[in-house]
Amino acid sequence: MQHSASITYSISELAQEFDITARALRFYEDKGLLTPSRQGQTRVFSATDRARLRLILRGKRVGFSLDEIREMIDLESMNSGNSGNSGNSGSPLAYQLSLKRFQTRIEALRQQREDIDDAIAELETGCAWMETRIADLEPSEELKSRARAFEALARARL
Amino acid sequence: MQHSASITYSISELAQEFDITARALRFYEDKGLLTPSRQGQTRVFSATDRARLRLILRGKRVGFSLDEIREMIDLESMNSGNSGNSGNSGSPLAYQLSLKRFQTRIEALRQQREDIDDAIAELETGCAWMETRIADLEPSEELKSRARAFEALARARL
DNA sequence: ATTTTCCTTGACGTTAACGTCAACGTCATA
DNA sequence: TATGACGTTGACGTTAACGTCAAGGAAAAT
Repeated sequence: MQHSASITYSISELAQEFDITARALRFYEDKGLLTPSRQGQTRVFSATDRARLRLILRGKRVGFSLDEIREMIDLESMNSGNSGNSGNSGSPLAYQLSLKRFQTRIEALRQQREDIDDAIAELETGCAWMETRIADLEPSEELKSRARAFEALARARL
Repeated sequence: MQHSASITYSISELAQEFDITARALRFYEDKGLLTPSRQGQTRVFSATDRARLRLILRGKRVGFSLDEIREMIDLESMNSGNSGNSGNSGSPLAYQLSLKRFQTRIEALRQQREDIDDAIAELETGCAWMETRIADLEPSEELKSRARAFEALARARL
């Protein structure tokens, strides 16, 4: 159904685009976060692999561990996956387990949002204070440029 | 100026309150994040130590490393510190360095906020999906409670 | 007096998430 | 043909942030 000429990426292409190393990509594959196809021995990443990588990196930025990210990805792929059974556990107990974990993580994320707002506020007051310190202690850029202009003039007079 | 009977905390009190281990507190001291006073050999934590610990844990939750947190704390203490000089570097170059770092961190935090919102959204759809799965696969709680009621009735008949 | 309980300082172990290096294949190009 | 550029798989190294003993001091309860 999919015409054969889809966009693909080499490992270093993806690495460069997302500013990570090839080692990291191989590591994510080892951990089951990515499953690129092979052409011979060489990895070939598809557009969906790329999208998944996006998810991974976003997950990392918000503090998820790779194991947690894998769990999320697994459920995502089951979600949008085929309608039938694909050999997974599928037990409602497992769902309830994951559900609990997800819900607590959502709570943690809300808390984290507040913490981030607080941290931003603190860092901003810190920045403001440092700016006043710099302005107090340092001969201002204006003075410096005047000094340079004066030097130039003096050299010209010689 | 401070009346001598201030509130103090033992290491395990603080550990219990913030749900961390005493080892972590000692570790933070080793790293220069906390500087509790001593009574003999035993650590005695003040209210300001407690507040600082709050800052540390909040910093950790938003993804700061302990080194970064120490940098922030150092500047905070210089900020609200004494008016004179306290043997610190105080060079404007150092300030500009830290200022840059703080500003980039603020940018990262804003990005992080967006990422968190996205992650919350995704996790919520994940939860919703799992809830439908559970509802589909599991005999509902309503059925369960009806079964319990029936059992109770049956026992009463005996 | 002795047993708990809480504290201390080392010192080594652990986990996550890669970094780094070695040794090797393979293709395009000079 | 040989010389890079890019890819592969191990295997070991590294850093952060503690965990986990071991060995012992001091105070409080039995």
